[in-house]
Amino acid sequence: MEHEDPRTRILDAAEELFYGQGIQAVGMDAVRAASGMTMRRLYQHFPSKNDLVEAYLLRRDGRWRASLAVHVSRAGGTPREQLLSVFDWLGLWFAEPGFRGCAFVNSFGELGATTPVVAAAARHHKEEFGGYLAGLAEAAGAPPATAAHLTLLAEGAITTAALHGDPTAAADAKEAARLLLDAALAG
Amino acid sequence: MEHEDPRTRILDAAEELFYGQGIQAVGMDAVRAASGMTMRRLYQHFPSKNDLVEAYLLRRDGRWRASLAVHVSRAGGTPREQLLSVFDWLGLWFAEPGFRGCAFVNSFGELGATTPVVAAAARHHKEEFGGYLAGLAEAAGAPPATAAHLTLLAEGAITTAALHGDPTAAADAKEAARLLLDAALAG
DNA sequence: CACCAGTGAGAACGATCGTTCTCACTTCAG
DNA sequence: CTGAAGTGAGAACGATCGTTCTCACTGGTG
Repeated sequence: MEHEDPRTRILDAAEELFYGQGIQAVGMDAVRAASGMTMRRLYQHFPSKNDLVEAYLLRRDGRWRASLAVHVSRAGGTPREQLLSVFDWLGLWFAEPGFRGCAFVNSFGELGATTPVVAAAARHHKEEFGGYLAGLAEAAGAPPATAAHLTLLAEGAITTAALHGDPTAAADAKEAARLLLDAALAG
Repeated sequence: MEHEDPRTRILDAAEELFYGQGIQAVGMDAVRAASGMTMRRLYQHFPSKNDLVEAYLLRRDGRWRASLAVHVSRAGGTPREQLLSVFDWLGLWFAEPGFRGCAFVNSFGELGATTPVVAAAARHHKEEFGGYLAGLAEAAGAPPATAAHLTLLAEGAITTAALHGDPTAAADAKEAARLLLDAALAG
């Protein structure tokens, strides 16, 4: 993997470090070492740490949502089953080694108050996720309020799984989602 | 308020700064200035920043849960109404000026990976909160699974309200909680 | 060959942080 | 009064960070 695009190598190293340890806890020299770059080349690609942080968040947002969409579309079945498969995907994510919650929630808590770009990236990520769930819910014939409820469940599952280091939050959230969908589609 | 206990003055200043800006973003000199102390006196009461952070989290945990318990107990009514009043209290909290999400989730994302004391405080806070909801749910005749579902809703509402700066997440969560309770108590 | 543009490796710089030290001053005991 | 003990105010210290600079070297061009 050493012949990859330098930008990709830097972002891979930055993502692992930033996500795993927090952004402020990781110095540029650690990113340089982990990516096998020199300082000069690192700063050629990302003129400041802020630029690197922004690129890290943007790339992760795209990849995270694309991975979710792939899983849901492959789940097939009815729209209702697709909607519920979101929580299966969350369960897979929670069980990944090194899972440490939502990168956007974490970076928002750390830098949201002082770095507008981080706050905006976090908001954008959550809005896109909520909008995606709303689309799935509409296809399943559920009202918008139900979509909001499922979004809260997913959000709570992410935080709970991160804090407890326990992926069962995904199954709990899925069960609650099923009950809410039943109630919404029956009424 | 200048004649208050020095320890309280320091913790008040530290809490406002740490919660509002993040822990790493706030230097000890800022805490000193905001509390009207000298460096010497600040370090007399808290020998290191780690000690101050730990005390900040412990005190906030106690006050947060006590405030919730007072609100719920004053809500009176049936156990079911008490359980739902948790979400009313969340709505009040979300609307407070300077609300920026859960201090424990924020500090966990920032320091949880590198500072065990912070990770433990965050876990303890969430466990206590989940246990409290479980007790209310049991009194209301709801099964433990329902308590877990409501905990996820509350957790999700906190994160969502913080990111969007919009307190309506509490009302959404309350509505979902009502539906889940209805389903659980009917079955 | 001479020359130049760019690189690798890492030192250097200025700022900031957590923490400790200095020192003039006060207070009180004898 | 003399001296011991403690304080306020802030400078100082050592570490670390983000960022830039140095310098010897390489590869290609005339």
